[in-house]
Amino acid sequence: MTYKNSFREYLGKHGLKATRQREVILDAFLSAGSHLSTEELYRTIREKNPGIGYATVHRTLKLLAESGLAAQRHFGDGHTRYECSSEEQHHDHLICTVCGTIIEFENPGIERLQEQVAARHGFVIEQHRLEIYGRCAGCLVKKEKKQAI
Amino acid sequence: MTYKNSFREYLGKHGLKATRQREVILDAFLSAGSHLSTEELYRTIREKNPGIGYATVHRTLKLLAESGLAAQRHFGDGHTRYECSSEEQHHDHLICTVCGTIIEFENPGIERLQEQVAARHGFVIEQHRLEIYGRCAGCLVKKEKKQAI
DNA sequence: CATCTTGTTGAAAATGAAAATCATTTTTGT
DNA sequence: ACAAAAATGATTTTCATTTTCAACAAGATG
Ligand SMILES: [Mn+2]
Ligand SMILES: [Mn+2]
Ligand SMILES: [Zn+2]
Ligand SMILES: [Zn+2]
Repeated sequence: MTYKNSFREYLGKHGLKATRQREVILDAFLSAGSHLSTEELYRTIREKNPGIGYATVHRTLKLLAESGLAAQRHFGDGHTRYECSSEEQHHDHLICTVCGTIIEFENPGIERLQEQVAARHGFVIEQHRLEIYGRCAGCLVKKEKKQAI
Repeated sequence: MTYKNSFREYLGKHGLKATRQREVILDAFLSAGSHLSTEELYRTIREKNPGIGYATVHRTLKLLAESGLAAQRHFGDGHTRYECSSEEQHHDHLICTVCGTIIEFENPGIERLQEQVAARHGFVIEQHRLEIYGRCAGCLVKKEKKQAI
């Protein structure tokens, strides 16, 4: 509810209109898994709403990002991904290079050290991005099993 | 010298041929600034070697990355960038969102905390990437001057 | 050196995600 | 209901990157 109202508020304040499509896309975005690409969300939406076009999904996700309700992510496969950002705080990501699992984490120590590094170089931080790529626990187990055979 | 020999060695071991173009591109890559995009290096090379094509520059940079002599970077403008990687160790980047200046840094404390985070989630790290975006010292000074007027 | 095999080159075309276009439709204030 | 302004969706365009392919060059062999 709060999400929808926040979005409506943003739309109103910017002279944008509340449309059925935006509603549907927001709902789908909220109930779908996190870190979804435009393509993935579009496919999900198309199941129940074949009328909604790819361009509108693309534009609405961008709009959600601009409004602060969603955050864009770029994990290196050539797809922009989006996740909900209004309730959750800043976090960084552990990404499994085998199965694609994404784990979120926060580490105040790392954040603090980043501030120190920036200060040391006279930088003022606007944002940052830390991505750790590797093998998740599950994939490590599978690897062991394979070697055992 | 060492670079050229390393590259020749890599080529030889992989059944690839040492060509004039690859030599020229490696030289240009080594003497040009760091974090250059394919386009930027291509333009530089074209000044003295108009015959060398964009595709060849692209392929050679990819090859240098595969051989370990270069490292690819993605800083969010839609351009893949390359930097020399054989002599310098791992490092992360501070990137000025105003002037584009890139400062490299290493922080063992951050690296250590990353290992801890990964371990806590059962992850084994393969690689990571930390990019801090903000305003560099120079751009902050300029901003102050503007406000003073 | 001559010849052969195989990898390379460069121009052009293809690819694919993202963004723009535009005629038509929808929203919203009056 | 009406008019103005914005949104939609199919399609096209953009732009970095990658592939294609015929001509060419490198390196091995005799
Ligand atoms: Mn996340
Ligand atoms: Mn660097
Ligand atoms: Zn995994
Ligand atoms: Zn700067």
